[in-house]
This record gives sequence, C-alpha cells and structure tokens, in this order.
Amino acid sequence: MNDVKAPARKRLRTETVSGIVGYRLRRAQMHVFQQFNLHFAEFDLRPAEFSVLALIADNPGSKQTEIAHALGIKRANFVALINGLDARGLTERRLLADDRRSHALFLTAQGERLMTKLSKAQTEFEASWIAKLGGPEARDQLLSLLDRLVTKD
Amino acid sequence: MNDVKAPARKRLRTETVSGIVGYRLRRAQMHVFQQFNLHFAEFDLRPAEFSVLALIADNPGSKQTEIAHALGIKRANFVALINGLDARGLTERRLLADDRRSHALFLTAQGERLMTKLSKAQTEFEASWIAKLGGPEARDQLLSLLDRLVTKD
DNA sequence: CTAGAAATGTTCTACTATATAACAATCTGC
DNA sequence: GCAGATTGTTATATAGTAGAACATTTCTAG
Repeated sequence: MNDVKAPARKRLRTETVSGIVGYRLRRAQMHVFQQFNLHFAEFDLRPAEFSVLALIADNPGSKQTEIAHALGIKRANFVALINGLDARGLTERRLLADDRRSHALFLTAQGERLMTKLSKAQTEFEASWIAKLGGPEARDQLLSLLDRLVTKD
Repeated sequence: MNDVKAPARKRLRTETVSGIVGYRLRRAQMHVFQQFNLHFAEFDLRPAEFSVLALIADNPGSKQTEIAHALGIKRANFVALINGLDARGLTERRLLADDRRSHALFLTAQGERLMTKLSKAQTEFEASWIAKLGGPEARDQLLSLLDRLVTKD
C-alpha cells in the first residue's frame, strides 16, 4: 500500500557530513530557497531579485556598486540583474548630475506597488519559518548564530 | 593611513534583508564555503567532493543513486562528480553481481589515505567555526535550528 | 513465464550564479 | 593637468542545478 513512488532506498550513515556546519548550512539554504521559489511563484521573482528590490526600497538613490556590494554580489554580475528589473519596469536608473559615472537606483511606481505585495508575502513566508523554528526567539537565536559565522574575528 | 584600499562606501540600510532567514542563511553559507576552499586549497577539493568522499567512507559499497540522493544531488549531476574522483584515483566503481545496473562505490587505498588527512583538516576547520559560534553547545544549537528548517512539518 | 513498469547510470541541454579580466568614461588628489 | 581610482559594462569561464530522454537491467503482476 505504501511506497508506491518512493524508491525504498537503503538508509545511509550520515554522521560525518551531518556534523559539518557548512554542509548543514548548504542543505538548509537550498531548502529555504526552493520554498521561496514556490511561495513567490506568482511573482516570478528569484531570491536575489527580491533582495535587490528590498535594498533599493530601503535605500533609494543608491549606486549600483553600493547595492551590489551590500548584497555580496560582484558589480559585473549585478548588471544583468538590474537590467532584468529595469526591463520589467520595476526599477529605474537615473543619472546623477554630480557624478556622471554612476547610476542612482529607484523603484518605479510599479516597483513600489509590487514591493507592497512582496512585503506581505514575505511576512507570511517568514512566519512559516519562525513557526518551524519554534518561535521568534528561536529565529533571533538562529540569526545571531549565523551572524557570528560571518563576522570577522 | 586607513582606507588605502577600501572604497569608503556609504553604509546602506539593510533592515529588510537582514530579517530574512533565507538571506542570512545564504550569506553565511557562501562565507563558510569560501573559507572551506581556502582551508582545503592544498587538496584541490570542493565541498561537494568532500561530502561524497565522506559519505562513501561511511557507506562503502553504496550505489551512485544512494549517495547522490543522500546528498540532495540529482543522479545525473552526480556522474561528473564521481567521474572526477574516479579519474583522480580516489574512488572506484565495482560492478555488482546481483544487479548489473548499479555500481558499488568504494574509496581506493589512495582515497582512504586522503580521507585521513581530510578528516584532520576538517576537524580543525570545524573547530574554527565552533570557536566563532561560542562553543560546542552553540554549534549544536545551530545544527538543531537548521534541522528544524529542513524537517517536514 | 512473460509483458509492462520501474530502477540505474548516463548523456545532453538549459539556466542560474559566481569570478576575473578588460575597457571607456568619469572623477579626484596633488 | 595628469596619474590613478571609481563606475558601469562586456566578455568569458566555471560550478551547480534541473529536466528530458535513452539503453540496460531488474522487478512485478497476471
């Protein structure tokens, strides 16, 4: 009756990899991103695109290099990303008078409207993880531990 | 005297992305993997390759599909991975008498020797993260929280 | 026992993400 | 004014992931 689809595989010993912080981080991150893509399917938006929109919303007028740097993205790779958002009418580049090299980034009116919906969806999405973790304190605890991994020395 | 190399960028507001579990996981995982590549540079080994060797060491004779599945890798993508390890003389595929479709995976003698060194390096590497996290309890706490993210309901 | 279904390893293809190098235009400091 | 740095950009290379399809082999239901 059961195992109609499951290949009924042998259970492997995973004690070595399971004890590795990097491995566990990787698996968790992959899973959360997959769920993100499911949850945000209607918006056709990748995690990186969401983060760009959120960062521009919080910092209108920032330069491409600034946004890319804050997200840990090489500015060369950021170009295609912002081009895509521009082409969808969500963001726009304005030329600065005082520095004609750089582009100031802004959300368009459409981008602002989308961001409103995205924030709502994101709050729901985040709530599902908080529930899984066991409450807001557990979430804060996780973020705090993750922060220690990234902070230098 | 300072800021000889740093571009002295404006500090951006990151409150939105910073509150997102997936974003923080991603950043932490990227950082840990980068450090892994530095720490294991002498072995010319990527994280995925390490995990394959470790899983074969813990489960000699497993089939490709089993290892791939345990690691969350599609079996199609596992082929190039195991080919590389085979070509380096670290692993070998043996044909099974009772199922001529599947290949049983083993470490070679050379693979075993390398694994001994890798285990040592991994223990050091892991110790550095435990130190950053604030001790073994903090590490266990992190792994436990990560586990809750991945476990279904 | 045999025909259809499933599993296994494999190849191919496509897409995303990342990294580095190079370049033109522009700005800054001396 | 000039050397050097910054900005955005293009091009290129490399991983990692995903899906479809295929031949071979095994399993299973009737």
